[in-house]
Amino acid sequence: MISSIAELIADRIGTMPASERRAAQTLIASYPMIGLKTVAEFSTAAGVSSPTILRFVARLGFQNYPEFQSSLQDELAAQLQSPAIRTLNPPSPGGGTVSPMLEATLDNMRETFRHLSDKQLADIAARLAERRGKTFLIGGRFTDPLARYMAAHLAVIQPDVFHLAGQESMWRDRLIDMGKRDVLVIFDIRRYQDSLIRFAEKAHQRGVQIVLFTDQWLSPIARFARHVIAGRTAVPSAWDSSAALFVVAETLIGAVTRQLEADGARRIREMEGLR
Amino acid sequence: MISSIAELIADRIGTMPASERRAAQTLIASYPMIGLKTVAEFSTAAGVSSPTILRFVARLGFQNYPEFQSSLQDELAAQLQSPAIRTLNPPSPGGGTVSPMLEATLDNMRETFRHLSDKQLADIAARLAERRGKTFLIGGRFTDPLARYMAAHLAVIQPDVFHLAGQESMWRDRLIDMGKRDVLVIFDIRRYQDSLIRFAEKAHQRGVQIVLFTDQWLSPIARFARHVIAGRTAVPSAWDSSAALFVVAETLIGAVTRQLEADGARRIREMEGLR
DNA sequence: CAAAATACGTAACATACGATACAGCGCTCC
DNA sequence: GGAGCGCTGTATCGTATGTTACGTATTTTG
Repeated sequence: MISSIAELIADRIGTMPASERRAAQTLIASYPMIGLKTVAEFSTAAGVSSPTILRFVARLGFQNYPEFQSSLQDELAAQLQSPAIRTLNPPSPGGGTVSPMLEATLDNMRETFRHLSDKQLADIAARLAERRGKTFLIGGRFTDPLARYMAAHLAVIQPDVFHLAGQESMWRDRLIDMGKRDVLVIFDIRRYQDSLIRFAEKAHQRGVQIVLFTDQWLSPIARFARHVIAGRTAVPSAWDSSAALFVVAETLIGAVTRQLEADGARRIREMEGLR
Repeated sequence: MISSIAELIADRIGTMPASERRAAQTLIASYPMIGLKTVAEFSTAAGVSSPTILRFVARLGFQNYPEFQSSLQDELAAQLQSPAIRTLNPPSPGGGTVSPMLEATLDNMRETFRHLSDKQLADIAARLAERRGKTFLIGGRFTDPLARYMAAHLAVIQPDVFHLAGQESMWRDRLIDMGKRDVLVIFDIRRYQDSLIRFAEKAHQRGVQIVLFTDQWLSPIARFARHVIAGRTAVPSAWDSSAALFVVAETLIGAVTRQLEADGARRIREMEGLR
């Protein structure tokens, strides 16, 4: 079974003429970067002419050069998505149903945070910590509990935190209270809910700053969002996983708390007296 | 010090107009693959026009699109050379707030699952999947969202799943409906809530099977519980983390779903028709 | 050793790609 | 409420890129 272009080349390099073999070796030497550049660059790097490069990729079975490049990119994307860490954690012994789930979840988290800079999180935390306006939280069918979780924590450390629950008509009425000083935190992963999108759009029109928690395919709400957090959700299960987003939420909760502590908010000191 | 394009984007995304921000978010979401494709593909993926993409890369400081792509490729090449250091986000320098939190959370999960056998999870899943009785879920002040999350999923794949919300007096009344064929899933971590403990005790007296999600110091409810899941909750934050319990919950949801599928439950087949 | 077949590069070609000019629109600030 | 500015998309343009045709060089084969 040949699953990568590198293997394909290794398989057929024996049957190639000299110049094409040079091309193959050049590609393998700095795999796969040269293949992503132009034919001209590839050809000069290999010291052959451009038609030779094209004949080379044709021999590998590709219709044209762009198709070859797409294939390389797909391979690269797949490689980047499955972190090397997988090899560090010994594969589960019993082949049970548990480990794959855990492994995938851990990977998702690492990936999610890899795409999330400290600065981004700090910005969002700062926005949530500055108490000029109100904070609203809402989620979709399965993600609303995450909104509740976050709301439950934020409400302890600052005033004017509201979780939008119940029927769509309920929250729509709350739009009246929202303005450009306010923040709306939305959780929305596939399949994206129309009602949430509509709501986000209206809030956006009112100038509300939207912080969106979504999956890597980005809810349409990203269009209106000031900040977007794209979490990985794929796991070997019938359901998508919200675990990565959950951890981001917890991280944000912690950051906001620390921020408010640093600001010396009286409320925090009072709260600590209660702990 | 900015060393990657991803950081550069995170740094400047705040100063960008809306459409360019969409471009930035799209790129970050599937970093860096989209950036290696053509302007046209990038623009349609982001839902903006191609000039916007070009303005976006210009704002990042690149003279033209090819230069931007080369830069991405160089970055990618550097990453591929040292797979171990594949850090998109370098460890935060200034005693960052993110990495320790993530690391601790990941550790918590590993630890939690290390103390959790496949058999234990399988038993619980089997108990939840056998639909002889009803399933009730409830949680504490901060963990109730986890109960909701689990309830939202289980309710899709089987009947008679109830999340107990609202005031204490509300659920107490539901005790009447509970019997020895029923299951009660409780989430309770420090500080353990008296109301929950009382409720668990009464349910236990009625013969209800209790599945307890708690922390490693075990809620007093463990005394009445048929199954206890002890998750690690310590993180470098002012709050405890429920992330490990969340992942266990998701794992269980997946296991129950699989179980029901294996049982050939009609409901599951019908559900899949809707997906 | 001759003749044919294959390999390879040069040069011309067509297309698709990135770049630019411009107009419409919404927003902000007097 | 009006003027100005900035943002964004449409349409157009030049060009770099992949592609192809063809002629020369090299190897292979009878």
